[in-house]
Amino acid sequence: MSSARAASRRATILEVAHQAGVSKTSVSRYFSGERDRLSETMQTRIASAAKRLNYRPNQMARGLKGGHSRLIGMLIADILNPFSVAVMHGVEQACRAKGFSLVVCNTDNDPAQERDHLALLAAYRIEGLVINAAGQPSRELKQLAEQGTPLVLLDRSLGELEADEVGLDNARTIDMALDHLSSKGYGDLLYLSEPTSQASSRQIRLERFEQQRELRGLTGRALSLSLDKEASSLEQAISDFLASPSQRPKALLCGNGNVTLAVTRALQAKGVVLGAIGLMGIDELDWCQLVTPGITTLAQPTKDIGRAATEALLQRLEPNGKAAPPRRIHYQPKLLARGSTQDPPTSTA
Amino acid sequence: MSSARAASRRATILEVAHQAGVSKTSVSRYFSGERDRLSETMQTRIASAAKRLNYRPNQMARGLKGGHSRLIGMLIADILNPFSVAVMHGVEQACRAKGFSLVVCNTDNDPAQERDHLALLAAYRIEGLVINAAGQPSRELKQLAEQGTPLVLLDRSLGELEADEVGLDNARTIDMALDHLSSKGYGDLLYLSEPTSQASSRQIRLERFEQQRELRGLTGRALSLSLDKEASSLEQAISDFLASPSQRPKALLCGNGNVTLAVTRALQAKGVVLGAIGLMGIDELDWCQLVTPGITTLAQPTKDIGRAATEALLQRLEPNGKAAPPRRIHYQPKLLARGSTQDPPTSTA
DNA sequence: GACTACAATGGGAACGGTTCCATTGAGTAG
DNA sequence: CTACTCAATGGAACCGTTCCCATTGTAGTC
Repeated sequence: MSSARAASRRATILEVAHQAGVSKTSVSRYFSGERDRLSETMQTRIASAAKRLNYRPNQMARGLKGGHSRLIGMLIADILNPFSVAVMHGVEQACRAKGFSLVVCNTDNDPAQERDHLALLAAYRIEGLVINAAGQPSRELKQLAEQGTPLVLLDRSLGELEADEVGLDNARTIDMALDHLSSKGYGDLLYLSEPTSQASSRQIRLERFEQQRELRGLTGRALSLSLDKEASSLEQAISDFLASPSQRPKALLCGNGNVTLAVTRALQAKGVVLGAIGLMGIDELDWCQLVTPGITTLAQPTKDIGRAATEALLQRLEPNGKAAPPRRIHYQPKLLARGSTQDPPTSTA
Repeated sequence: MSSARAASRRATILEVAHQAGVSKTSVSRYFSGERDRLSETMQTRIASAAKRLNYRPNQMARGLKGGHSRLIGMLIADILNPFSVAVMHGVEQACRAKGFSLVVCNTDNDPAQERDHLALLAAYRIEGLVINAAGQPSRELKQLAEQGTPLVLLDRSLGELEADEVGLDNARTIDMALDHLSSKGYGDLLYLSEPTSQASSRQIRLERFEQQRELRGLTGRALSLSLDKEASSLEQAISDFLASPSQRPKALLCGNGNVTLAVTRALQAKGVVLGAIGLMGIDELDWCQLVTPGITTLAQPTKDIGRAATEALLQRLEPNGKAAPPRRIHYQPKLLARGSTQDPPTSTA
């Protein structure tokens, strides 16, 4: 009977200590990386008792006493976005390598969910937070920051809040896109973005596009719209663009992967052939090479970004880490030129 | 000075109690859903003190005493697989709706990582586990099960272990695929799967395919191979299939989304036009409608699966839940017929 | 041989909650 | 008026750790 009960519940440190005939302090030492302070005998006795009882230290109790939960939180605006998942993958691997666990929270771009999740993460006393959401910093987020929880922002900046930032070099990315499109002969451009209010990087890209487009003497415009609600307005925008008079080849530039998907769908629905119009996207996706004649993209180094974010975070957790000034890490995208920007209709002259 | 310190650390229940001039028992009651046992006065006093101190109960401490962490674990074999993410999304939403949080662990199909993650989840005393990995149940998993942690398996079964199962009706899925392909006139089929050793559902699909193919008098074969390491062997298999003599139209059937992606790439690399050969996949992906002429798929109801898994799990957590016999919930896929199975070359006779 | 230094170990007080049980006081039935 | 019930509240033990502070024993120093 007692063995049946024992099997149904995790053993405690006290039970192990008892089994091994030592004090719980010693068992605690054994499991907290202080094994070298214990004699050989003691180590083997504890090891065998622990194995026999199938003991694992209770992380809750540990966190309670020591004040560190070994938990990192991550806030993701849209988990269905492959880019976010790829970055998350990187973050998770890096965390695990350092002995931390990652709690992922998806907000579906909903501020209410974001607040809920933040409250939750706070309740678990996470030691750091990677953020890929948050248009406006919520009260919860500010509190978390005030309490000294290190923050890393992915591809956004949150003015007032002190936090490290990791992401793409957005200005350079737009420049690269324009360089590429110009060099291929496209001179009339439409930039399409998801709502800029939700992410500062979108804002930067859009502004940079407008500024550079003008500077380079290219025609066209930039547009920000919500994909969910305005599928028809996207089609309308594309139609207008295609119909607008211009003697230079037209191309569409998509601000992120979601836009690329929506635009590709819209073009297909319209029966527009890729190549008849140029198409280029920021964010590489599985299928960009598969849609004939291949969609040109600027790929983000997702794994690097994830790793860098985690490293920045964990450095803050080290003894003198908090003091350092905020880091800004910006990566260059990689151009993957494909057929969709290859042959502007009128450029063969 | 003291206020500065106060801001940098979370308030405790004792501080709130002190501020409000009540006992910590009352504060505890207030935050544990026993507000109706407190007088109006008390409630407002606690509320204001808590707000002033910005108090949130420490979930670690809660879990320690009460024994429930309010944490659900999820083991995912491959987080980069959109299907897994979609299901995870469903699981997470359902958890949150019931007041649980989800800790997601990605194993990258690596048994070692799986064991690590399981140890970790055990350390946090998760109350339930959703599993989308595990070819063979590891020792850690068995222990978790023995200790009474409810398990839900997604699309796999783990013989010896008692657990609920949620997933696709695999046999029916294969039948639907064969029905569709036959009805379109395809009579020579190649079924491609990822290694069946890693998931029982793959095993079932593959066996069912072979059995039904023969039963229906169709020619062809089924093949199981690893996508990572054997990209070339995939191409070889396809080449062989295409080269094999047959007077009936040929079609490829892909066992899951990863295979569909790899196969589509391989076909493109070979310069094979979709339509010259039939193509059909299990799992719907963003881009299946975009690759001309559109790839026919059998879509899984990912959201339903996620929700069902969570519900099964949480029911086990209820007072009498553990006793119920294991559930088996199987969903029907949805056929999305597209151009890739539309016009077998020789069927126009 | 007495004293110090140090390595090896154990005892017990936190950590921040929950929960059982006691206490108080007001209302109510006899 | 007394006894009893019940609602409202508080005291204190406990959950499973960590960690500070003894305590012991042994070796090294003069």
